[in-house]
Amino acid sequence: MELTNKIAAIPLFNGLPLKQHENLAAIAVQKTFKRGQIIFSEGDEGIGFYIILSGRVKIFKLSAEGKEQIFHIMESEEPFGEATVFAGEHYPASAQALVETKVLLFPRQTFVDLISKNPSLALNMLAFLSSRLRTLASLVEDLSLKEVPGRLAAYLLYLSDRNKGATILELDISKNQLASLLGTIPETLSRIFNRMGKDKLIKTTPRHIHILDHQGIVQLACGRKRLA
Amino acid sequence: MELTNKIAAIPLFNGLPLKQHENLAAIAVQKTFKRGQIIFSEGDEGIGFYIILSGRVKIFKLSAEGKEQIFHIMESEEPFGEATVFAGEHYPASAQALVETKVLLFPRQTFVDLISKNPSLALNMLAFLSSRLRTLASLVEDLSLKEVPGRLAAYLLYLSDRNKGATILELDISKNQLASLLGTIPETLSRIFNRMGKDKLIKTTPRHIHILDHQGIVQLACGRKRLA
DNA sequence: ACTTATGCTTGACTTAAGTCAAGGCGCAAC
DNA sequence: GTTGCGCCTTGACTTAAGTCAAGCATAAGT
Repeated sequence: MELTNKIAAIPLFNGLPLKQHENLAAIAVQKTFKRGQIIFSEGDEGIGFYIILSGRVKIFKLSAEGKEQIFHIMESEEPFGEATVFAGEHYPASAQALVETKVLLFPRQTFVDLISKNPSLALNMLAFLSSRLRTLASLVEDLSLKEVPGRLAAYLLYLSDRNKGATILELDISKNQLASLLGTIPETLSRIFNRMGKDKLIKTTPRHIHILDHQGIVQLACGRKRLA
Repeated sequence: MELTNKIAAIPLFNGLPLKQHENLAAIAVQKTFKRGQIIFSEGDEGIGFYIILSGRVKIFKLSAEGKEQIFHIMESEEPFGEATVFAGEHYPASAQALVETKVLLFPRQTFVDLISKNPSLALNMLAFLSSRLRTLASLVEDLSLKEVPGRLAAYLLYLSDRNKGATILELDISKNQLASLLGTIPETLSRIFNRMGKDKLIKTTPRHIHILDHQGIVQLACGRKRLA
């Protein structure tokens, strides 16, 4: 059946026996969210966790004054809302569909039952939570120990890596969103793009960023160099 | 045997059959670290994870210029270095004993073997990683969305909560360490203590902090109020 | 007791980044 | 088309927090 095949393709469920893929398909609930729709809000009761089938979702928190910090932007086959399954009653952050998005929802208790009978699923989940922990730790590091130019440089390197070391990068999120992801505001981000251009580290065209001095960007990201 | 009893008392191992406590005791390695000693450094190969038997450990990262961000300060029965067991080859941060500290080291592969045979251990570990994830998310929130006074206020509330709502708090870490934990520097922290005193929110004596206006501190922590 | 650290505070100054306000560009809708 | 609306940029200004430097107090070592 089609759903079972989709589930079999999800990295989190890698290496599970067919039988388990069928069990997962049996408890999963398909949902669709429109562009801009809130999937859950910080503080909502945690009903389960999600896996993206198609589309794009951002996980974020808002400050009292309305400033937004994006934690992750996730795409196909990535899970979110997972921490609430195993600890805590409420979602610690909000999730919003950035485009039309299809997800699978795995209800909390049924998923816990399943996992407690499947050590390899448990190990996959442990690996996933661990790598999520690393991502968050590096976000803390960036926010606390680097200035905005360093964070942007690190993000450009991440993009470049993700595209097999490409030197021409396409921004897949708006610069406003990127500012939120880097823990700053659009005005500051814009000025820093500008300065990086003047320093001949990058060249920006409307929708692309051309990396001119990869080594220089590495140094900026590690705090071994500053913009003029 | 004594070690088995100690292990049985560790929350992470709650609810496991006696047999498993014995298995854990069999693979655990006891180690002792002196005050100030580095347990592992960021980038070191991950040999396993630790549980504190006695003492105190800080988990931190350093910036290129030497600024420190403390992620956690951990005490008896708390695990650390756990993310590396399930994902990644190297420790993402450093660990240092703040006082003479005894730990148990669980070597990576043996622990993974054990966990893959024990769903309830796996679930305990999942719950622990999830709550660690929440802690980190709230650190990100604090760093990115709150100013230093708000972070300090949140920390004071955390201390007060931990002591059953006490209004007289004893600082169990130095103010320098507290500054690192809040993502700032001692000078700034000192000035903010000062301002909170002037606003009659707290009264500080050399080693204690007296909470005068709990409600005011809550508002400060939520960004609904600012210091004069 | 004297000296040396160490931790903490204070003051004067600098700076990164945020706020506020205005304007331009590009795209979609009417 | 042209109108309008996000998205992005720019300039002038403010501000939170960091840097540098000095001073003091407590605790520790000889």
